Amino acid sequence: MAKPKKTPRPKAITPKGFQDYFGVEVTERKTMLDQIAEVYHLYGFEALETSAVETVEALGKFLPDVDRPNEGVFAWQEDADLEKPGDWMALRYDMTAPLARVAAQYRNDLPSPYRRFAMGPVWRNEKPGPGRFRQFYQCDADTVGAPSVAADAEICMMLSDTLEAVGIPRGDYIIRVNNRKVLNGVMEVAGVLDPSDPTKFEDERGTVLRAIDKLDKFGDAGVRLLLGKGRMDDSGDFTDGAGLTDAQADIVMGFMDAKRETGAETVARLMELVGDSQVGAEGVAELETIADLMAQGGYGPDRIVIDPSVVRGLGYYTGPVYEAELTFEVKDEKGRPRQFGSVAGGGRYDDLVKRFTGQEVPATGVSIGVDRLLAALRAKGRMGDQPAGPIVVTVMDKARIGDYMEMVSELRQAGIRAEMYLGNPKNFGNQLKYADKRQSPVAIIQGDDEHERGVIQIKDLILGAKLAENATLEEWKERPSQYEVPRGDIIAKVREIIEMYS
RNA sequence: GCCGCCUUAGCUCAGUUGGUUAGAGCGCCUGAUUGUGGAUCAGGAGGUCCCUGGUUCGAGACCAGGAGGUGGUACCA
Repeated sequence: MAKPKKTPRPKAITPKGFQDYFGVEVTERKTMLDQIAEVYHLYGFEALETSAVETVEALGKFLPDVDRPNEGVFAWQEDADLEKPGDWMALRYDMTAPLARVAAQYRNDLPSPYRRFAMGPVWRNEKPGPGRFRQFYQCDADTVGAPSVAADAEICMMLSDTLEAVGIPRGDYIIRVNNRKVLNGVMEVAGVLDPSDPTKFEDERGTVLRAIDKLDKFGDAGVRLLLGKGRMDDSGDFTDGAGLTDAQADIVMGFMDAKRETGAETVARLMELVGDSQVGAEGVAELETIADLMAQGGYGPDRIVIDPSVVRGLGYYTGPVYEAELTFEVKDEKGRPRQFGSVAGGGRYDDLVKRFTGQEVPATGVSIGVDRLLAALRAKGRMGDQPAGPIVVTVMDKARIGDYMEMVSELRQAGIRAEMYLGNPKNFGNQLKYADKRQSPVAIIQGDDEHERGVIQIKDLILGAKLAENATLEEWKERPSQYEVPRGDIIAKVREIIEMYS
């Protein structure tokens, strides 16, 4: 007899970089999304939901000039095997590119400026890390077609309101604002930006940008190394620097150090630093306007500050940039302090829609990293309490399932979450173990003799667990946490116990 | 991508200079108790020692390559 061939069993695992969300994780996130949406809506933004998939062409940046444009995105080609292969498609990697597409596609019908918010998952095909996944939620609000920095100021204020709305008290976060034009002005002074030939020194500027972005990680000395020759990290890996001279590095470092007590003083200091640079002066003026608007709106430096060390990685930002950071300290499982870093960021990007229409369309917007925010709130202990499970009506007598279902219905109609035990009722102990695992506050028991006497047993599982910690076997068996009540009192007694714990 | 560390039961881990049948705690299952969660006691199930090759009389251990994980770093629209 031939042995049946062993087909290897499929492995039940979550794909790397992805996550499964259970119970509270889902409901907590939904609650947070609702809170954010409410603020966005209040500020006059309209909801927009676009497709999760875009053509690679519309997403831009990763054009199919290689076999698979899978660098960073999940992409595939329609009908790749056929003679006439179709378009390249990809899962969206952020909400901004789809917005640019929508703004271009519907530009004749949409109001201008167009203000919309969007929330949902985005996907990135990158190496996952701790707290970094390949699918995560973003929550964006953008104003398209508004050149005024009032639009930027408004977004910052809204970001502040939003963070407070989701439960981060004032003082536990700070929103820092800077302006790319100021940075460009400083780089002009430092001699790494030539206004007459913007492509010159492009690589160096990129390196400078990234170096500044790492100030909080490596400190002054580390950034200086990155501005100069380069930096060797702990593992012995060497990162090339921007190759600036000491004098040039001094100018850049001075810029990051330009933060003063008040916004006005910072602005004044920046004005000195940008010297004759025209774009620099423009940026400083914009920052000044933003600072004024904040002050007038009542958003003081306890919420929003001008901070020249904020640069926001690289990319398409052309004017004001902003970033929200949580300032409270959080310890990880091993008790080490953990940095949450920025939970939201954004800025002005004036060139994105231009890709589609050829017309300059100024836009500015913010993106909140919902998963990070949730993680922070959980770590802070403001979330993540296991909520109570349903009341479990146990099954003593299989023939009387109808009676048990009736109890369940009554409880449900009274607005109390309840269910009948649906597993194998043979072993009664297992029914209570199940109730335990479900975090049920109460179990209901009715066997034959209770039925005849018209009563039920109501077991307070929370009290029972507490008593069990110190009880002897005898005490435990006396069941002090169990009450016999008339069948008709089921709702009243259950409600009494639940309310005792809420 | 680059550098370091790690990989033994469901989980956390031990395993001596390379030596018989690879262990512990926790968890899980069964029973003490067919109408009661915890604790206790008794018993039980559970292993490709990450994979491939090499050295050796003999490898969980040593060597080489690979995979996976993890930490740092780089990139990040």
